[in-house]
Amino acid sequence: MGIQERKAREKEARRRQIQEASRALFEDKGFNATTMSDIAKKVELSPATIYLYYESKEELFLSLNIDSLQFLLDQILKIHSSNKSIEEKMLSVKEAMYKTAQFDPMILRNLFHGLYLEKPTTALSDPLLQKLDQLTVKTMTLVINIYEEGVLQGIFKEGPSKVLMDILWGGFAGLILWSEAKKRINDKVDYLKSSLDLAFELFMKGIKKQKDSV
Amino acid sequence: MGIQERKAREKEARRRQIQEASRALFEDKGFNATTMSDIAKKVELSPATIYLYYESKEELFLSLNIDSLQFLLDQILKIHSSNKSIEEKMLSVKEAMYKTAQFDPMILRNLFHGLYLEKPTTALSDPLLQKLDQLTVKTMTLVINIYEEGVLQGIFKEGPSKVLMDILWGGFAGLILWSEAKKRINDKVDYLKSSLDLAFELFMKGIKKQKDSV
Amino acid sequence: MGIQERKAREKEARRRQIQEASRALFEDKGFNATTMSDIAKKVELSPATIYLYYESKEELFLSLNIDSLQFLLDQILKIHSSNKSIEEKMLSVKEAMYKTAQFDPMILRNLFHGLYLEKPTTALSDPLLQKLDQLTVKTMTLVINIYEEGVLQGIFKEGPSKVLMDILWGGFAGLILWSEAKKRINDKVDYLKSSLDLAFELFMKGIKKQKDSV
Amino acid sequence: MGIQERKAREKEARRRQIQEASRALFEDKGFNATTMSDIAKKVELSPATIYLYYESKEELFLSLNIDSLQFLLDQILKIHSSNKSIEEKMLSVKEAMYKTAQFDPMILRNLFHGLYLEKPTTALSDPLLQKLDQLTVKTMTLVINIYEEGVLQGIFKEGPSKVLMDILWGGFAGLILWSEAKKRINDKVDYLKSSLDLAFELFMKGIKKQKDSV
DNA sequence: CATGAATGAGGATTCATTCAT
DNA sequence: CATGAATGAATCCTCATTCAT
Repeated sequence: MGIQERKAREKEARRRQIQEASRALFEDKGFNATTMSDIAKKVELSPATIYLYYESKEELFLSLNIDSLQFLLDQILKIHSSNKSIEEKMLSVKEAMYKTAQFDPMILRNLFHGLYLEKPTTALSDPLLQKLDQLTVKTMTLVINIYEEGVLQGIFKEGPSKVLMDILWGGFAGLILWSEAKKRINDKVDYLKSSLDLAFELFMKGIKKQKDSV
Repeated sequence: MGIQERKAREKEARRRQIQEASRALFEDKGFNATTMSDIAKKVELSPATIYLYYESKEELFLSLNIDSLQFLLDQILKIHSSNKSIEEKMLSVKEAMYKTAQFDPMILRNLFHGLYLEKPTTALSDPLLQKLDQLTVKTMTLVINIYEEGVLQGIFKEGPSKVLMDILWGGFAGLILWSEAKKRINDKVDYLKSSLDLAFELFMKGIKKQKDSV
Repeated sequence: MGIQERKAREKEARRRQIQEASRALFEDKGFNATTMSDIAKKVELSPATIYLYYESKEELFLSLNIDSLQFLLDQILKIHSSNKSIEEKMLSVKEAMYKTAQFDPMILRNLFHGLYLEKPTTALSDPLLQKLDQLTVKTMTLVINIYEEGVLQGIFKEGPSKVLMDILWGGFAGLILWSEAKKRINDKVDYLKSSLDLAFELFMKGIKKQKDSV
Repeated sequence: MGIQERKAREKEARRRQIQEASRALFEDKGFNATTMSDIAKKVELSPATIYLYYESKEELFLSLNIDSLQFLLDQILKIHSSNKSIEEKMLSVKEAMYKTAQFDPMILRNLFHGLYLEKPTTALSDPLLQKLDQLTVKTMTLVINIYEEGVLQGIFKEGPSKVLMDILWGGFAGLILWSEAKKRINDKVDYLKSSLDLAFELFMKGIKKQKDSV
């Protein structure tokens, strides 16, 4: 039994090695410019070996993104079921998004570009893409939940919760993307944190009931 | 001279045909999945002929994006030099962004994914990429200007104008991307307009001086 | 117009070159062991170029076989419509089969092995395989015709014409295959001609009405 | 010793399992399209295990064919040493060929295609191929013997016995192949038995001394 | 101006086979 | 005896791009 365990652990370790190597490469050169051979070289395995762990280059890529999305979902889940106040929860959601972007700067780029938008046809058929969609939906649903709870508690104004969450999600995603893009254009300073915080502030001010203004 | 003119006009027309065809294809299948041969077939030219008008597939692609960005810049320029009120100007900026996204739904996806982010190495060397950057910077500068004018006029709160504009630009871009992505996941309903409007409202409320709250 | 003609001729010539080179290689090493690269090297073209003339390795291979079968059909057609006597026609059919085997020693091997027998599933869908079948059927029908004419003329005994033609066709094919196989096993002597002639004699004796025995 | 015996029996049993599984697969998909992994899956063993029983895919394949050929040879041996009449012996030879084709429909296809004809270079070196050749030659020699006995007994006309046996062997093989091929082209009806019988009749009539015609 | 023809340079994937355990 | 894991070596095919005509 010890042996089996160790084997399983080792296998898992290999998977992780491959993931990390490929994540770095995809990150650096993009999906298309990264070859299986590149990845193999980086993990010091043969290309064929990678196919023992992933069915195809695409599956490998998708699994990476699913991981990242899961990483986000896990945080949101924890936040959702915590006994923090609604405002704290919202704050934590923001932090979770930020952490996810740090963890995998590629994720949003991929989500928006390659996965959500580039292949609408095959989209529905691929089980991994479906999984990705599920994760996205699940995550958003939780956030919407938090917001609606806030409304019930009289903290937030009533409003079109879905649209508001689209703004939160889409807007934040855009900020992250843009902050990355800016690194290339302008300079190497990372405005992300501050712009995210400010945006969050604006957003919260916008949705909160203004007791004082009454 | 008449002949030269005609020739030039014809050449320009061909260019436009190629652009339109390729825009549709890139839109549909993405950059990588679209082959020069596809494009050629669509314009009913030979692949070789396209190279008389564009140096490479990449140049063709970039030119498309530059066009779209120029389309936006033109609007922003007009808005900037108009004698509208600041608030109207901001509103027009939002509309301009929306119109640009309608004109070329690919643009933001590309800007963020393929151009800004995918190849940081060659980025600086390519004159077309530089042009793209210039357009981006010019556009943003104008919007920042408008905002700062608003501050001077006492309409907007003082604030980190650049970061605010990043929020405007990045956030809006994200909304647009996300609205496209959602089309694939959820349904075919296009929430873009409404979410953009609401986001804009929140944003404006956030940056405006609240005379009334005093 | 002269130019177009020449171009067409040249293109046709290239096709033929590719065919001949690949025929030799397939002949020598078999379908699987022959790589597109081998063929390309032999014609002194790049592998990619071959794909300008043939969609795939398989198509190239099939076209070769279709050619050979057509070569046989053409002869049978001529024989069928000639004004030879029935007996002479049968004799010519035999010669035609022999000539075809000389022209393309691979043909029967392929017909029986790779094409008729190896892929029954995809068989019906592939237009080229359909063509191959059509050619086979057409050829056999003509031969059956000749036989039945012989029956009408009182030269041949009445009999199950289809089965008899299966014997002629299948049996001859087997002889040809076997003669090739023997070359490898025994020696390099080619018994084909004589065994074919003898088999034909036996066959004819078997199907002819024996006037003298009455 | 009992243990050793059991082990040997078990080993033999495994071999047979592997043979049966691979025979079915080769039959179905052909040599090249069948992977060792396919075979392994079917026997519920690991690919590596198969290599404990067979040195290579090719050896496995060859052993299959040797088996079938041995199956035929065994029958011919029995016939040869029986005390049937010559004519009955010939009839039995035909039946034996038919039974062999039923037992392993692949055999002739393989003999002619893959083994006899596809790799003339390595052919002579491989001991298994030599074995295959030996079996073929032995089988044919026996049949030739039977024929020559018939000549001695005044039953058959004198004639080139080798060529005649080539006709018998090659012709019958062709019929079998062709009957399989026809299944794919025309319909599912199996004409083999009847065409084989008729061909045999023609053949026998051709080689027998015609007492009655005197 | 237009193009048919040609190609170099990959790149993902497969598979028979090996070997440490 | 059995095997999970690993791989070297291939191979088909694609596509942006060039150039003589």
